[in-house]
Amino acid sequence: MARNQQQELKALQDTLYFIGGKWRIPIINSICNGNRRFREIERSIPGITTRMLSKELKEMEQSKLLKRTVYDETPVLVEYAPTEHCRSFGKVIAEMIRWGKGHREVVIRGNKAK
Amino acid sequence: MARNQQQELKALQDTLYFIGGKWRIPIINSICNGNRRFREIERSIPGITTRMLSKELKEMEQSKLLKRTVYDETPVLVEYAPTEHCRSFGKVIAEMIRWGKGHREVVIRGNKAK
DNA sequence: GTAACCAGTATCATGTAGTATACCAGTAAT
DNA sequence: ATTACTGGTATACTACATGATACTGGTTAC
Repeated sequence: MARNQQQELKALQDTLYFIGGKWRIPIINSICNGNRRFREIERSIPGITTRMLSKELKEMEQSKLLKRTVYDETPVLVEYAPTEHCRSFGKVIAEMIRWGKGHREVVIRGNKAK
Repeated sequence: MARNQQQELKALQDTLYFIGGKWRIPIINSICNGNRRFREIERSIPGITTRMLSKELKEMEQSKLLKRTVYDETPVLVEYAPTEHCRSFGKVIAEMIRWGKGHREVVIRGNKAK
């Protein structure tokens, strides 16, 4: 029950760090829903500033979660696309949604179940 | 692809909020590994302060993730135990570990896979 | 020429999560 | 009586994530 527990905790913290910020999930959501361009993503996420979006997109590109492509048309066009790796995060998201729904019931209704 | 998306995002944010802090996961980990008493938990988590532990335990009790029991022996003994609800979080944790491991490979080794 | 779009960057302000440190009341052992 | 344990609280500080706001350089349209 220990040993590679160290390693698992590390992996866990990586994941937590990755989704740590306030905007990560909304951004992933937006891009996975088909938004591709900077202003488009920005408009799809109420409340986000260009500063935060810019910062997050940069980090996400470095983490290989997004692919940034510059098309040298005129005017220049920049496209952000999710990688497979990013899409693979879907399972984690699904589990979190599942748990979050249950959590809401437990906390709000009090615990009837054991 | 929308509709209850609002609701799902909310559930997701609940979960994120729940694991948001720096110490939540280590504390859950510690308690699920059998630690029960305040100082015991505290010693099992390097770097945590009594203040943070106290604060977190309080919140976690309110969220029905922990059961706090005071045994009026002498000296007084306080026990923290995980609820079923807390243990049910294990699946999320497992998914996060799984993803975190893959993430590490993708980021560190560069992306050979598509 | 000026207004409006694109994809951002730069600078400064603020709030809150977390840290550091000390302390309290009670019990027990030496 | 002093040291060390228990389960915590109180106060002060600090750093970092985020927010607000303005600006840049290029293109297109009127």
